[in-house]
Amino acid sequence: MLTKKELKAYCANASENYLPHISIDCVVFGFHEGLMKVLLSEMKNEGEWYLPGGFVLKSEPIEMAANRILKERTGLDEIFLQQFYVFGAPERSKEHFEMYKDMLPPKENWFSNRFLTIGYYALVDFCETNPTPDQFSATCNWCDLNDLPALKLDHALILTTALDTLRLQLNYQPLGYNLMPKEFTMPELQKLYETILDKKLDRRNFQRRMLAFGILKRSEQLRKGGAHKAPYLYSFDLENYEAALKEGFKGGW
Amino acid sequence: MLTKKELKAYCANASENYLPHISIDCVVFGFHEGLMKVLLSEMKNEGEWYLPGGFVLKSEPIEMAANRILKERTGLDEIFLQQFYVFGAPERSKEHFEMYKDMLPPKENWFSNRFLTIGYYALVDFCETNPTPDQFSATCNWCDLNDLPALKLDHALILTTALDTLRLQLNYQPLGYNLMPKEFTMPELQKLYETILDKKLDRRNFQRRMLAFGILKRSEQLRKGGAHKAPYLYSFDLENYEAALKEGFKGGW
DNA sequence: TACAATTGTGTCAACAATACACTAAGAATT
DNA sequence: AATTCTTAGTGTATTGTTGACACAATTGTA
Repeated sequence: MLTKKELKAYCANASENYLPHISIDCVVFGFHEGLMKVLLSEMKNEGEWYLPGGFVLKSEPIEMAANRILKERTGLDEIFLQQFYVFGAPERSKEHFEMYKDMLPPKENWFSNRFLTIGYYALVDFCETNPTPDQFSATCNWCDLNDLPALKLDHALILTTALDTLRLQLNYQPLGYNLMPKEFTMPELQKLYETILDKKLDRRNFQRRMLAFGILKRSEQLRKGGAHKAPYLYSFDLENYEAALKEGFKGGW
Repeated sequence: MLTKKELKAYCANASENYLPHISIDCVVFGFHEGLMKVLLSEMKNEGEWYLPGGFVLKSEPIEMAANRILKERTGLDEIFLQQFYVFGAPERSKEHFEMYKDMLPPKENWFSNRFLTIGYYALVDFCETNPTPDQFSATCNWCDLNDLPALKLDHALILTTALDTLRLQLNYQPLGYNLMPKEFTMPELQKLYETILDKKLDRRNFQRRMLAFGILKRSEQLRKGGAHKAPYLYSFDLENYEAALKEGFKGGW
């Protein structure tokens, strides 16, 4: 929690520079050791978890605002980012205001306003990410998607909606370029799909279908060092991948 | 175009009641005589066409705002409405402001603000709709989707994005309940799909697939009076239809 | 009564998805 | 070095779905 002085400075600055009533919240997905991860901030008040978010500068495109916010939280540029929904219930941000309402009168208090929040989801390479807390947070950390803390405000809804959108997306678009490292094996990619869909897929059928999409290039190298037969390394054929992103696939999983 | 007095009153009222910086624009689709239609408003300045839109009351859910706006423009309640994107380029509403900038100083001028607009698309029964212009418009009318006038601001982009979303939706959700009258023939429904997708479909395969979805009920009655063999009348099985909306279909067209 | 237009229904071939089996390679164990 | 365990690579038979197409039935019109 901020001190009164900090809060006052923050609110003055916010009112000066940001569009009122509008916020951005980001659901940042990563994938590591077979688990889906989401980036969460824990407030300085212990036990309060939020999605990373922020506000839109008065003459900044919203897409750029989302990128800026994510750059601050992850250190990454050129993130795969997708707007997916606006959450606009009138009381959705009230709980947040309650926290600060005794410290500043509503008129000066940025958080006394109603906020519509624009939801973006991001797909990032877990290993490249450098999670960094903001001014309000004690920590910014990866959490397992299937072992999440309770989230404040409507952030659980935002997260669920993002996940639903991601799963739907899987049915007509390629996915993985932004979540996987440069090179990966077919079983690793399969694990990603299985994790997102939360179900087992057949190894052989997965491979056949994935290759049929024509978005993978097989390296002649193998991943050595594993305890068993060395699998081939693959990478995405970026040209075909981009084309497939635009065109879309046919069937679903 | 409004008089200075009217504008002043409008702006005072808007600032008092609406959330600043946020607007809603609606793409209302209808289907009539084999053609897709879109509802457009022509401003009192001749030749200026816009999508119907409006603003969000200070403590109104955004969904409710969209419904309210559409009720005013169409007379319809309980419309199928879907949020699809937020358009947030900083200069997107500048052109609109230019029109009024000489009549009121920026400080009092509601339209001098930057607006993010939340895009909704609606599917309505053409014959049930009663298009009604707003205060700024001379007319509110159906236009053929393939014979549109030039639209102001970024409304052409908004319309295109809505159409793309609609086409995508067709791949994993049932569609038609909101666009067709209660009873219709299979060829009529096919025409709707062909019009949205802008391509011919095979009559026999369309019927097979449509029936396989299990969302149609065939009436024992026929549509008499046509010049040829009388086709069966169908209606949607609302229970299965709703279920399919939630569940989603498999393949695409 | 023949004809044109349109609807209802059926079939076959091509393709895609599913289930499943076998072989190969690396590492640890005997 | 042979055996075994585990995981990876490839193939095939079966089933289901989609696309192309043909024919019979109904209605108004020439």
